[in-house]
Amino acid sequence: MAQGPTITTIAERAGVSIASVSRVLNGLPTRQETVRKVMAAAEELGYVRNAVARSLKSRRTHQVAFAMADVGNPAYLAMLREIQPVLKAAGYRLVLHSTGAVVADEIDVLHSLGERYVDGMIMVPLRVTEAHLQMLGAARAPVVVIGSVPEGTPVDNVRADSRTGVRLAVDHLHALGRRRIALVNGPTDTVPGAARGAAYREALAERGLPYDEELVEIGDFYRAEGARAVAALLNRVSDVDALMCANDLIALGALDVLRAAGKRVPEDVAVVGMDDTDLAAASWPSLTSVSLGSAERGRVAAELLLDRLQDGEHEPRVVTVPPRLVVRASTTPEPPAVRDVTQAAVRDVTHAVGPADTQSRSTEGTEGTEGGGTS
Amino acid sequence: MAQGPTITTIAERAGVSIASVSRVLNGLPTRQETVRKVMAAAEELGYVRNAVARSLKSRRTHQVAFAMADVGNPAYLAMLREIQPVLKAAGYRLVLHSTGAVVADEIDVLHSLGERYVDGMIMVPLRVTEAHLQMLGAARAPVVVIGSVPEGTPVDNVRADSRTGVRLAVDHLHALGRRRIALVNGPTDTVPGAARGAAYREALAERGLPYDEELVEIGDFYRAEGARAVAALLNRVSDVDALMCANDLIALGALDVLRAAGKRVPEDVAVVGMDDTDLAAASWPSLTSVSLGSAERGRVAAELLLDRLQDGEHEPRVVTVPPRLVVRASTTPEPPAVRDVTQAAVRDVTHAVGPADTQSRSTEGTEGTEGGGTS
DNA sequence: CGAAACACCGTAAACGTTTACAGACTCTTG
DNA sequence: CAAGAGTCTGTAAACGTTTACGGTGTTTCG
Repeated sequence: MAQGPTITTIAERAGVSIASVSRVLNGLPTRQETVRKVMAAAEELGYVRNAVARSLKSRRTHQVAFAMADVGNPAYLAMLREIQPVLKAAGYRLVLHSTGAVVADEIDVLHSLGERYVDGMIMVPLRVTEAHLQMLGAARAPVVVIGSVPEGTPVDNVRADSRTGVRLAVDHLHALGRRRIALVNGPTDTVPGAARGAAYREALAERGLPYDEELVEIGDFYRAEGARAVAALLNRVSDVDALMCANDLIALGALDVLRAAGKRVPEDVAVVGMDDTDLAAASWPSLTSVSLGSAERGRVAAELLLDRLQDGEHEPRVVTVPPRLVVRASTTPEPPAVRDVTQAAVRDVTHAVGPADTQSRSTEGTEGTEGGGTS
Repeated sequence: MAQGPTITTIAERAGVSIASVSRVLNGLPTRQETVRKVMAAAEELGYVRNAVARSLKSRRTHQVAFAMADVGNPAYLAMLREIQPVLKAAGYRLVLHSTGAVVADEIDVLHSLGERYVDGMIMVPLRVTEAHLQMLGAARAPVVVIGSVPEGTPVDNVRADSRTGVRLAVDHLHALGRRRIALVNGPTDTVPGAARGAAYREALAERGLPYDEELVEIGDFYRAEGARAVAALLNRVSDVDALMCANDLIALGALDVLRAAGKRVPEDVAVVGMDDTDLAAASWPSLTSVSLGSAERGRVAAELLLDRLQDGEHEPRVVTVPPRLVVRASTTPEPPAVRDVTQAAVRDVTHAVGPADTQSRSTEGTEGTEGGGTS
């Protein structure tokens, strides 16, 4: 409460100048006797450096911002979980911006960089508009963008590869003998929706499967919407043997409907989700899912930013993180028999989980996308 | 990049003093002509206020810290999701501290309040030690603690009520006719573990059920551990008809084992989880779970802190958030028949879900506990 | 013994704001 | 027209640091 002690207070108490106090506190060469006096005074007074004054003078805040649409989104959360420790280890605090679905808010956040309350920023834009590019060009501090940004944009860039991701899934299903592979997508006017739709067509073509419009259903990236979409799909075509879902929630909705319709998963219909969220491991049957490497993208972004903060003037870097297919029960049949219940139970827990009261820290992967589009 | 413009730059450009510039920018009464000139200059130069200098002078950072053990933990995440918008609406930025399982780090974070880089802090301590209480007493900025703190501690305090929570669950199971209700707990040397163990005994007593040591199994708060514990339990006693699990992950492990053992849920064994995480709605069967109101505790904490930041000198407040039982399929039989698949599929999606690529923002409830104990 | 070299320390300026105070100007009024 | 009131603006100090610079005192060496 009481006005905390400053270096002036210490200087008086120790009978030295504020310059000496500062030098001692910063470990600059000083006579032993002075060091002792200053340390003693600081100790007694319970002195703590004022970060604000320090930042003003040094032009370094030791803070970094992470801006995304919604902390509740597992993809962003996965990034955050990786970003946080990297920054912390480097002595940076993390300022969180959850902008919501409003694109204008992202521009605001970029603009606020001018306030210089952070040394740099990691941003996951919902969409990359003209305004974004303009602000990125004029940004007053280094920015790392997670999600693709056009060549030549003067920022470090970490990308996912949903194209390859979808291909991994389709190849997997194809290898399992599935030939009527449907796509349950989200809105195609979102970045991930569009990318996944296109990738699906390509992947089919590569495998020599025909593209059948009947097999594509558009819903939204929610469980209930996914369920509706799958119900509609099943009413229309009866011989579907695999569902490629554009995210895990849609896939959960698909499982709901398939179960209700009496179809066995994966025997009758195989299901693949996308983003490899915690939900994928929790569902029954557990969900095969494509990880677009959110966690790793977060880590890489943090590292790129730290590099940039140290060095500053190298060329912008672009890193693409490869996707990964995590195979679980929704595409491969259960192991024949169950010997030991304990063993069986633990079987498909692919994720390590953390401290009390809940799970935490899945070591790798989850959702991922360039953007996040909201209808 | 280039050294951004300051009020001095503007003053020169507009031909006025820096005091006038400051006045204009802060909307203090000024001649119209001056306002025009300053605004024009600011506009042309793309001026943005320097938050650091501003904070130094005004002694307000407009930043608030949220400190907890692990962002990946759904309980903390639920809090964060509520805290963030409340603070944002009030014009505060959010600084995130994920301390990890190390108690000493929490003390460090409290100590760092002295650096004055935030105006206040919301903390969810893992445990409340003597050191905590001491630091809280001497804190240089207002702190709101989520999790019980002794009477007389000079901070605002938001509490959960896991006792009542467990009672709700036991009453529910009892009402369903279950009489052999087992407890699958986490380590009893953690705050939640201890609280839940005690509450279980009490709740049984209230219902006139005997406390049977055979029915209590201790594991850890993870899925695999939960599975092991339940397997051990089933090997020991055969007539269990309900499992009260100390968190949702344990409950998921329980479902795994019960399925493998050929027991039907809920017909043979009913299962209740705790914390009401997103996983509860995602599992199959969906999981009845006790919400300790993490989301609401977060919101309340944020509001208490804002009050404190405005007013400052009122008495510490204590708020207890009531638990809530969210009933799903793991305790109540499925509805008899499925008419409309769509309908059926959407049936137990109790949580609203958010934008693209994943779920988000469950409107209410999730885990909760006073602490978080890690083994 | 005087000067040069050196170690240590204090004075003061700077970082970019906000704000108390007083000066300058305009306007009103007797 | 002089004086007083009122309006606007500029000067300067302050917030709590860091750091360039120069001063003092001690040591070293010719």
